[in-house]
Amino acid sequence: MPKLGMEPIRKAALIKAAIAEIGAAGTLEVTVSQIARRAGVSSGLAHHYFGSKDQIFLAAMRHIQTLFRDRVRSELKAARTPRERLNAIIAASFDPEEFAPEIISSWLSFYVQAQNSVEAKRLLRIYTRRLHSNLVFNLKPLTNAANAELIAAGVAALVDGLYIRQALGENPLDRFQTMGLVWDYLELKLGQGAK
Amino acid sequence: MPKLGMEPIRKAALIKAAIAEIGAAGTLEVTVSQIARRAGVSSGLAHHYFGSKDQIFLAAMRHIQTLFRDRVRSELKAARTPRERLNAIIAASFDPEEFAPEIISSWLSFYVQAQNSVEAKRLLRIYTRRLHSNLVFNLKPLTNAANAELIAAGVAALVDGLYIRQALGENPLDRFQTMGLVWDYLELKLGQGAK
Amino acid sequence: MPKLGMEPIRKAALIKAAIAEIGAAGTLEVTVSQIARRAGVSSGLAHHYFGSKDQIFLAAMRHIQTLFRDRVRSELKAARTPRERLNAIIAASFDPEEFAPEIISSWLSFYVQAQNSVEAKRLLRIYTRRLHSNLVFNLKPLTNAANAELIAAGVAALVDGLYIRQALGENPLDRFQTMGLVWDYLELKLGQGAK
Amino acid sequence: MPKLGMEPIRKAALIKAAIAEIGAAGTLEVTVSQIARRAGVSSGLAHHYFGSKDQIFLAAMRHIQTLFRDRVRSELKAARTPRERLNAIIAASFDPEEFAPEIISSWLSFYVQAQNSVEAKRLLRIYTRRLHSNLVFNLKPLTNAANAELIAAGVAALVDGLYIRQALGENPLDRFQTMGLVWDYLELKLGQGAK
DNA sequence: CATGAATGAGTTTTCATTCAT
DNA sequence: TATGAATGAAAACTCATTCAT
Repeated sequence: MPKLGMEPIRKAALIKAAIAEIGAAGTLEVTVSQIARRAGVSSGLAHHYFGSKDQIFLAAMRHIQTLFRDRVRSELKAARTPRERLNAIIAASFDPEEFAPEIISSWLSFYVQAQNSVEAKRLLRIYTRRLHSNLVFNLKPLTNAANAELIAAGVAALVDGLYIRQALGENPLDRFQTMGLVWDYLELKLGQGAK
Repeated sequence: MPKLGMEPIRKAALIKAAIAEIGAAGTLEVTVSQIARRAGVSSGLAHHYFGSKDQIFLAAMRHIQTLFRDRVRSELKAARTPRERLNAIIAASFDPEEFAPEIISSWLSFYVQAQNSVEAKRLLRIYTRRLHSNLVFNLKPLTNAANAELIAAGVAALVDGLYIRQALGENPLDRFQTMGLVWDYLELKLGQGAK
Repeated sequence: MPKLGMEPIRKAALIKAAIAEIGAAGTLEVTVSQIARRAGVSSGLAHHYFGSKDQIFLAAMRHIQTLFRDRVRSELKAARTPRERLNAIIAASFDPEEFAPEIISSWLSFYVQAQNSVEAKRLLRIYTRRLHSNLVFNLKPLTNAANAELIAAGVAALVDGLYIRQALGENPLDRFQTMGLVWDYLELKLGQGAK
Repeated sequence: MPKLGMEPIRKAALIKAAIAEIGAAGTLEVTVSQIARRAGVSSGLAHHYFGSKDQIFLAAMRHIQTLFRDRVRSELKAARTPRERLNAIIAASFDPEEFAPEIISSWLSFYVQAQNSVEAKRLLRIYTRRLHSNLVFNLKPLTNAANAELIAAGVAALVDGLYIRQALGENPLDRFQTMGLVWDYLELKLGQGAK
């Protein structure tokens, strides 16, 4: 049992536990004690390392976004054309680990959190902006600028909507069909207004 | 000043106040006292009429769904063809009163609530099912059955996704553009797989 | 058991209990629960009526100052000359109820509190300013202005110092001797620089 | 880098840090961690050397009293007559280092502490007794015994009162005027009842 | 000697809920 | 019908203290 350098280990465990608890509860209404217990530490330690419950949530949010960003990057590695890159971005959203119930639930909860916390709103905005510009950048070679903006908005909304449905257990489609729905939208829109 | 027959009046006021509070907070984390205060009554009375906080939320949820259902019905009155009816359903979702910040925020909050409360989940399911069958029913004359299901799923997801973006203040489109995005999706899909 | 208009009754009881607890402990390190228990109510109620622990303390401080001010006024009623008024002010400080252990202890605690709380500092300043101007006002007819300021400062310091000694149980003098010490100082100073 | 003989160094650093923290906070409500951090060590070490928080406070109190005692001794060196010695004792109280905000604040805090801790009370009593007998001893050659007791009580109260005013930032006098106030009191009393 | 990890008890605070009137 | 009084359980947060290394 090492006694030094525990901080990053504990922090990681607490963040993971927070996501798991939030995912399981489907809400941010989880207690620090629950999170700490799941992480195998006392609630005092959670406060010791994070300072407050909000900070735990923000760290979890950052973590989830980092996971997503890394996934996007990894998917983008093999992509060569704009179309491939667009598909890669969408694929990242529906990767099994990303589309897992607890992660989806967490995303949704953080969306709600963003309405109350300035920092959460900031984080979420960074994410939405990055996603948007990423989409637009790869759409522009394939259609005109105005259209690129619209398609990006449509894709993003579609993904969010499908996430919600999934979180609610109201998505009749499986993972591939879900992903297919978005790809199909993209194809249709690009087919329509192609350069 | 008759004291009889106050129940429906008080209940309505409390429901309205609950939606307003939830909408303003962007969360279900509002207190019964806040709701009661906004309704101009004591918190005791809120419990007297509803029994518990959860019941207030469920009543508010039912109310919002009723408002939406009525709006759909009203929009459908003038519609004669399946296409008109589909457009009417979408139009109902983006009616100014439906697309108002507090209503959108409430919808989102209730989506979250559905993850915890069986009754909330049941209510939400009724709504999603009705919307889905309504869409499918009007899509079937225009495309094949499998496609109708997919399009209905797409439209529903798109609407939900656009609601979220709107709730977050991250929707770059105005109300008409937002609605147009959905109509456009529908047109494209129907143009593609038309009977 | 009346159910209406309890607020002032409860507030008064809580303030009294707070002073008693602080006096008994000799510290502000008393818990809200202790105060509430002594007042015969739940800690929740204390917060309900005061909002926070700090507010309870501030209310207690205000109460103690009000008691003192009233006592000064009452003592001043019978005073006709400046000298009588000066004696009256001093007498108020050493009235048996004012010089009671719990009241003295509370004064001392609030002096400490003033170092942390802006509002407490403000309250204390009001009190010290009022006392000072009260003294100076009655000293001016008896000596020159500069001297009046000095004597007022001396009297105030002497009173505070004697309070501390009393709080610590280190005052070898009884109440009358204590009061006499201050009167004596006053007489000496006035005899010295009399107009 | 010898590890032996660290104890006195660490203890001294911790005591100094404790006084600084208490002085800055104006309260004993400082954490062991704060003190340790200011001393540049871990909170564990503070406990290692002192055993408990209370012991740290007591040590700090002793230190402050030792500083004062040394200062009195040093001032007394040059004093030849009782009157000079009395002036020297007073001068020690208002030496710039003794009259520094953090030291004054600490004194006041320890006065409060004495109401709770038996040991603190004992320490404080030793100090007050010594000061008292020191004053009385030098007063007796100049006045009668009973008067000497009274004057000693008056001087001590005056000094304490002026300290409080200073701690609260409510002392309108500068250091010399403050000291002058006490000297003046002494002169007056001695002039009055001189042998 | 020294650290930082870790705990758990204690405190403030919030709030749904109950109840006497 | 309606209120506001009152509670008590639960939650966040703090911190002295202990301990393995």
